[in-house]
Amino acid sequence: MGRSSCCSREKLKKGAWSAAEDKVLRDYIRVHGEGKWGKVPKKAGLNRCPRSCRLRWLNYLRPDIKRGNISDEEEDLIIRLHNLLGNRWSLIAGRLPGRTDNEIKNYWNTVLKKKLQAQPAASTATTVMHSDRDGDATLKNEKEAEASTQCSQDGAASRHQQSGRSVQNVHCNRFNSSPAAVGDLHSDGSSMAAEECDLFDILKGLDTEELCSRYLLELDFFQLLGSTVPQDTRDWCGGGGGGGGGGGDSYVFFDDRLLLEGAISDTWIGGEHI
DNA sequence: AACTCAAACAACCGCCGGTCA
DNA sequence: ATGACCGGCGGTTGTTTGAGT
Repeated sequence: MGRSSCCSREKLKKGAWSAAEDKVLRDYIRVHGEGKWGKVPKKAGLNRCPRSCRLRWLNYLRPDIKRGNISDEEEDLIIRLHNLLGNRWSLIAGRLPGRTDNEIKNYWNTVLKKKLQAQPAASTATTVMHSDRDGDATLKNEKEAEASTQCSQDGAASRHQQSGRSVQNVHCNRFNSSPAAVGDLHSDGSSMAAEECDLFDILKGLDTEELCSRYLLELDFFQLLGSTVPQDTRDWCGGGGGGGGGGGDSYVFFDDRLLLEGAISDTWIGGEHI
């Protein structure tokens, strides 16, 4: 824990990679394959720390990486996945072939966050939900943005609390910019229904086993929700607490209806789970 | 042409969980 | 059982680039 940076520790080179370094690393991995990053710098003859090599490869040199111009479809998907998963960039990136978590994270922080904040409808919807909780009905956009930032920071902090990290993430997204953002994708005012469809589409495409096991079951999702979720729903989700997917056509039942339903929301958001 | 400023991107940092000696 | 190491994740920072004046 708290180890110092390997680069500074060993006086290794930091900063931008040169074309020559890239070539060395690319050649080395072509021959030896990925992994064993600890040995890569030495064996390849690079004056870089292993983590730097790994990052460079994963975010830049990998042959399957698609660079630049994020399409509208990709952007749309990022927004919806972010709404669903929160700042789980690696997972979001997993749904976007050729995109890295770093790229998506950057894109979100520099482009999408501002876009979503700039949309008044999003702010309104979000503010309403916020004010219900905070008792501050005059929440302004700026404040909300701040809260959103704070929230993601909290989400990060919660990562370090062994339990409930994903709860925090999901919670944050539900009550900040993202839900309204999804709504904005369907400007006909029936964002809820549209959102349900969108989320469902996404969920159908997701690796539900991974999603279940990594987020829902890991959280003991249904324990969190308590007895408010009917047994057939639990079954539909592939066992709900039964230990790790495996159910062939099962869908993850992670629907806004669940979360917005009063009793469940209370259970979900209630202090004991956060 | 020179300067400023914001956006975009690359890279680093701190931390965690898993693995292995 | 334990401590060191490794791989991975998400947040943040630093640098580069491009538009505007």
